[in-house]
Amino acid sequence: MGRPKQFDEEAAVAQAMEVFWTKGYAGSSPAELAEAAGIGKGSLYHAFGSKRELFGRALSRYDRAGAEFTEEFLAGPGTAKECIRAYLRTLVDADLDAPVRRGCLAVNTALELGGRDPEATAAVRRSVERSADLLAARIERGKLAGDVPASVDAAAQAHFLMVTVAGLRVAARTFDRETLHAAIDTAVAPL
Amino acid sequence: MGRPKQFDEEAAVAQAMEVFWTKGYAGSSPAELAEAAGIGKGSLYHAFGSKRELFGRALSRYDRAGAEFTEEFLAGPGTAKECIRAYLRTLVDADLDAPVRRGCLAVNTALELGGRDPEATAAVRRSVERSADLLAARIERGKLAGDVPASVDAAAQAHFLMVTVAGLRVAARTFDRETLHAAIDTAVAPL
DNA sequence: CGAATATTTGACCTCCAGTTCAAGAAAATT
DNA sequence: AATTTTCTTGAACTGGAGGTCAAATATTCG
Repeated sequence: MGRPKQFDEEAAVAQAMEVFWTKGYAGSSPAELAEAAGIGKGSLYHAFGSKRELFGRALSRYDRAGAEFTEEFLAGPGTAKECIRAYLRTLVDADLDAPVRRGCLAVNTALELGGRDPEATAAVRRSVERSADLLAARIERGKLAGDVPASVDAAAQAHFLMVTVAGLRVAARTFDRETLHAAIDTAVAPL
Repeated sequence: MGRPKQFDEEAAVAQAMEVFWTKGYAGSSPAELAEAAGIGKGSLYHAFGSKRELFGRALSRYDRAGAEFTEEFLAGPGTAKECIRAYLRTLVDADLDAPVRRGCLAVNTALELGGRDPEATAAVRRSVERSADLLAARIERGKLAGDVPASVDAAAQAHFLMVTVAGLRVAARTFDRETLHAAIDTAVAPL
């Protein structure tokens, strides 16, 4: 009973995610977040409690969507090297082609909140670990298929690639496509 | 003539640099900056014009100090691989051992201001390019000395390493030493 | 219908960021 | 010593962030 919600909570989180992604946590004001969601500030606080909680929801949503994307992409055709190279290029190209250079919400969060906000730090860590697992599994499959040298340590390589991803998404703020693509090729060379 | 300055401008910039480094650009208030420098807010604005200009000075100082450090370090003994591996470990260990996880001012700036602030973006880019040149030179020396395979493209490898450095400094916010050291070993393996 | 419950909203509050300023203080100049 | 110049400072200003609230609105239940 009571008055029914006039807006879709998940849609509001999705809009908030876009704002946080583009402007950062501190850089996003409640007023902006409410406007992006198409609701009043009061409704926003009523529904989510605080800016920080809303951010938690947004980050979680980002994480889920990212993991889904990674999973689908790595299930694609080609050798492990081809597949992972294409994956990295897709990420970098998306950054470069976006109207605003916003990078990756998880990386941005690691830098803005990492160390200061335990919950955010843990969330980012979980997110990265999950992606690393997916990459490691793909590399392992490559080893079984014979297109990846047996000498490669899948888990170590996966963690290394996650570090590379973070670096690429930072570099995408300041560098050109050519340099970034070359860096990707160097990174996947051992596979 | 006129009343002489009661404080060392460079020392004030150095203090400001520490604050910006630790708290980010947006996160550093004029009050904090002035207090760290041991002067009144008025003096700060009198001497530096604006928060943004002070930040420019701080970033420039950071850049100079970093380049100096890199130069000295890469002049050290050992093969190129040993030398660069030690360099990366030193950076990561410094991050991990610091009382607060503040990473690298240049990387932080790339993420906070990259794309939005053209001057800051250009400054970061120049800074990275300079370090990449130093690394490339070291690799080239390694090739001459015979400890780096002739097949290695020094410039490409150097840019790749700079991407890795950025990634490591992001990862240092959330990951443990062991993982990071392993990632470094993987990164320098081709050398 | 009237009560009870839940949502929506903009006005409102407090606090602090970023900056300016007027007044005072310390030197050089005459 | 009076003047000029430069530096120093905290008070004061403006604007906006983050959050709360009372009143208005929409629905279900008795």
